[in-house]
Amino acid sequence: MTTIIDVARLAGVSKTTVSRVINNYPHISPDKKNQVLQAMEQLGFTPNPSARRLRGQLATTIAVVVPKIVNPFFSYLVDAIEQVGYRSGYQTLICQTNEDKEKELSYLNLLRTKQADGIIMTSIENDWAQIEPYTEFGPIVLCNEYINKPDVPMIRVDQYQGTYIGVKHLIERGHRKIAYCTGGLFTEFGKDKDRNRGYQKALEEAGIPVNPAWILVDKHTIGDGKQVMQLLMEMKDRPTAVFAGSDEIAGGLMMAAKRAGLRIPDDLAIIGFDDQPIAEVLDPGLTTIRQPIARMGKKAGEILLAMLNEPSQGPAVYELPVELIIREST
Amino acid sequence: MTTIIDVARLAGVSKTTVSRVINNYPHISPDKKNQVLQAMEQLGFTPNPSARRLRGQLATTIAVVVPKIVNPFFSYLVDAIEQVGYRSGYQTLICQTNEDKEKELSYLNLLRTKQADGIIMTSIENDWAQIEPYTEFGPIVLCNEYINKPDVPMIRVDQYQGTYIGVKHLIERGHRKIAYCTGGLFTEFGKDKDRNRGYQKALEEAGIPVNPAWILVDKHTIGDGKQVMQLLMEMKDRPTAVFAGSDEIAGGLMMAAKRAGLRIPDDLAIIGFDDQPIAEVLDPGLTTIRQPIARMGKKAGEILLAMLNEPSQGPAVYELPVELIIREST
DNA sequence: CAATGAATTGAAACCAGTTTCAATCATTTT
DNA sequence: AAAATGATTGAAACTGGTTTCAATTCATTG
Repeated sequence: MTTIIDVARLAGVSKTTVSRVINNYPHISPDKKNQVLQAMEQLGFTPNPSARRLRGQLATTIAVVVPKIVNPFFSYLVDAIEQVGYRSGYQTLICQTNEDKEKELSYLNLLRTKQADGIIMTSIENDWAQIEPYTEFGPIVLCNEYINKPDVPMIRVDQYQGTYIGVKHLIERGHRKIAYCTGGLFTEFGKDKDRNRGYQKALEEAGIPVNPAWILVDKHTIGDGKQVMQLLMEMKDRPTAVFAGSDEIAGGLMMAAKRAGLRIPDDLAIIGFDDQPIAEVLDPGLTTIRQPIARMGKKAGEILLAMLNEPSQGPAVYELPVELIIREST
Repeated sequence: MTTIIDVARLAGVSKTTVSRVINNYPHISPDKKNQVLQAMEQLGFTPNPSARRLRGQLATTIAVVVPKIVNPFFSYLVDAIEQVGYRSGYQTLICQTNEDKEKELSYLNLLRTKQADGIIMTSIENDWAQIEPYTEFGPIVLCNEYINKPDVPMIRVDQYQGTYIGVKHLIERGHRKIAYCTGGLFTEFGKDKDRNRGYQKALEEAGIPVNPAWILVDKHTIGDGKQVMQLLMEMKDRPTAVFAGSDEIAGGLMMAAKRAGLRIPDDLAIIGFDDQPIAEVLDPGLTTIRQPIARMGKKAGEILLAMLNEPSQGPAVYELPVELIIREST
């Protein structure tokens, strides 16, 4: 390992001067600056980040908390964040919680130990009260998941609007028996609550009563979608349309429905959420609510970097628009 | 920030002793050990990893190099690696190259600067000659991608066998005009070369000449699959089957084929590679070559951890089996 | 020409840990 | 009882950088 001292020796200056060159401080004579630069070049010197970090100087790592990286929604989000970070010289640390509260907290500790300079949370397992104390150690930005606190920086889409226009679209297609299955359990606030509100509101406006049997929560994967279809088939009073909380669930639903001999959209209309690549290759093409995933990730990254560079930055809430993409499944 | 000195003060010992407790050194009286543990507990103390790392003690980060995290194959691989790492207290750093040589090298520098203790590469952009020097700074394990060097630890599947059994399956179904499209350009060695060999060998055994017009390289995404279908449709002499290098490409192919009015598998048989979730929801279900992705990632993680803990560990090459999954697209 | 102030530089302290080395104390061995 | 051995402990040095502080040099001003 070549160190700053090797460089100093070769350049014939003190290590202080070398440090000044590294950090682009003013008031160094062009002469010495060149000697140092040459010496660094010659030795292939890279400052040791641990040492810089220890003295509180370096910031190079952002952590992204996701529930499951194999969920394409989150991998696209991470993709966007990583790209913003990389351009500014930041490394991206993947933190996969698997929806485990303890694992989430262990990742928040990265802030305290300065292993991460800031964190973007795309999901929240613990109560905000548990998480809030960690903001003392570095900025935390929410992206996708959100809570009811105006002083927390957030990038969100209007989930209420998303389900509302989706369900309304189904109603306009003539459906009155609309099932609803989505990821999160009903929480007091946040994403899942808002989605639920959008669903209820659309039904209410059309004078349709809510049937609790048609509301299925804690569904995430293609496998879950297949299971839900199984459930629906066994019902005496079967819905004619399903609003799915993700394109994966919708894919599983569609697959199982076709296996059961249902025609889509005639016997069963299906609408998804996210507009992931899979939505397009399903047959029939999946009508879905498009989330601007790349823009969300980009914005979240930019906000976090801004907070790191300018700690006085006030928290801001950004809301990005959703869009109904109509294909052939409705 | 509470430091080791705060703990030492509270426990009434020197920081040396605290350090010894942290690192589980022998020869500490149970008395003092308890005092220290209590003090650490009481202050909620976590050692600063930068400081430990600086002294060359701590190893906690492994980096995973992937071309694109949004490619499900790689996100599943990262998922498996992350889980192995987490269990042993390692953080996982995502390194997305976007197939950029420079970006890849910049990530290898993580080793040199001790920001990562070891690296798992799932793709290789640069020549191994460029990469090899970095092994001086820490272990590098190849997973998925491979090269022709026995002294580099690798986890691979038999790509030759994969394409061979896939193409052979098509031949057994009566096809003699078999197109082939895959990701990588043809390299001297490695994955793509072997796949190509498997394709050629299967054709050769059946006495079928290779038609270069039906070999398409540098294809990765659903979009690429759609484009390839376009190309195939325009051909005078059209293949009756396509071997696709990934399930995504296959999905794009299938979608475009159905749009063009082709029946699958009657007018066109399609076989994919990987056996990702998408393979199952496609209609008809996609016949594909299953790679044991989770096992590959797990093994790669284990090998890397073993090398970190026992640097004398000799390099090893592990080969995992592929499997033909027959669904309805062939 | 003396006084002032800014530019340039390096010695030493500092960050938060680990490791070396030597001192102390208790046990065994001779 | 003296000597040898081993366990326990802390002071100080060390990791590789950054930052503070003071000294020196140089140009500018009154």
